[in-house]
Amino acid sequence: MPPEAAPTVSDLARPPRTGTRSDSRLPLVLDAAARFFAEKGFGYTSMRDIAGAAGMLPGSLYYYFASKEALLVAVYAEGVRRITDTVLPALGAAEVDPWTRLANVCAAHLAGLLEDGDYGQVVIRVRPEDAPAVAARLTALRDEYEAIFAQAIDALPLPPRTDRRALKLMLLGALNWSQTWYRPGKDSPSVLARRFVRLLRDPLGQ
Amino acid sequence: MPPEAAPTVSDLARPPRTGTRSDSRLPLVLDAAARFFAEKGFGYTSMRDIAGAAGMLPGSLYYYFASKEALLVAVYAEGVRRITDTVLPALGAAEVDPWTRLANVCAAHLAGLLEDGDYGQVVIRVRPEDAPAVAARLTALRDEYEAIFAQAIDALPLPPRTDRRALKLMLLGALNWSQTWYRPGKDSPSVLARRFVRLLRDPLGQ
DNA sequence: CATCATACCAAACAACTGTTTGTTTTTCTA
DNA sequence: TAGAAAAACAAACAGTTGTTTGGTATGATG
Repeated sequence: MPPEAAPTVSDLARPPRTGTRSDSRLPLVLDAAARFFAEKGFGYTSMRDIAGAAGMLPGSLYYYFASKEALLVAVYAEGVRRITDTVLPALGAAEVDPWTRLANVCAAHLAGLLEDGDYGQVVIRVRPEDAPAVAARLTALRDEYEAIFAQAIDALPLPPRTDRRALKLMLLGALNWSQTWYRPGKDSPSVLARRFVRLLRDPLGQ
Repeated sequence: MPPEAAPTVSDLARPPRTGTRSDSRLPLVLDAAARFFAEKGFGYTSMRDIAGAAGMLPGSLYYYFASKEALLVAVYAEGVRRITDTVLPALGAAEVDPWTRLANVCAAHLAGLLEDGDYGQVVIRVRPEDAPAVAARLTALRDEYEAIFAQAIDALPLPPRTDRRALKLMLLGALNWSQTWYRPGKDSPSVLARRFVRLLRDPLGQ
């Protein structure tokens, strides 16, 4: 067996990469799927919903994706990619101090999760177990991102014996759960992020 | 119209309270529903799943509940009741200092959410929007509990200008999200709770 | 013992689900 | 401009969904 490259989104599309036509409605399909998955969840979205929003028939989706779950992987992967692309610049800014950099990373995370469109929301909204056949791939994609996020925490100058893993779980949980209570128009993602980080940094005990 | 009492769980059951027989399988139904809702989610659970686990036929469930969503409300309300019952004692312990009391409340919250059975998990797992017809009631139930939780935070001696609402959202989010990564057998709920509260109380910045 | 609400069964309903199969139209390329 | 590949249609499949309807044992009650 020849060594294979890391699997990408297009591995799940059925026809090989060669020769794509310009009028393909694949982007429409992905956008529609992302919208429905983000708003209604994976299980509550039907292939007919997606096909209808993309202006085609349900069966036609199977030209691009072997199954509904394969379509989810594609959307999910794109979501991770977008959040990563939003967060990486904030993480790379080496000149700012670690705490404000963490705040910026959190702000970017929140933005990609709450405002930057549907793809990012899917990553938080959809539970891997909801698509058993591809659950492992989804989890791997999520872990891949969380490792990036963890870098912002590892860079913090913390007192010795601080549980950095717990700190990551706590912060990431607080951020992700915001999808439950966040309402657009109120506090912006960056405001929320700064507020959360400040609660961690400043001493609340006497 | 005569003034009505606040709606309770049994309002959703079809027959009036008068004359209940002792061999009713209603508890079995609720337990089975809670188990499936907690493990697979609301939308991924069928009435046949629940009926089968309770040893009856799907149609028979409609003797107790007018719809699948009404059944969810019953389970959800019971879940809120159980978590509340677990948390209230920890909240009422007036002798211990506010910070350890908060830790105890969080530990109770986590226990009711991760270990104390399925009812509690349903409250966190199921999103109100998944059952549109009863979404408002579910949200109201959840808010009712969160108000209790908030008392533990209001009692904290915090520096002036501390955003207590943000603190509540952050802590509750971190706790609730633990359903995603928690694995039984590792750190216990009370250990996790103490760890999270300590991260908030102790100064992490220099 | 007669009665009656309780608690369920049995069977079906229409609507919807993901998916397949064969065919047709459209676009790019040689 | 002929041919091939790409992109989609059209129609159906088998299974599952929540729910309804009419009937029937069963236990409590007078």
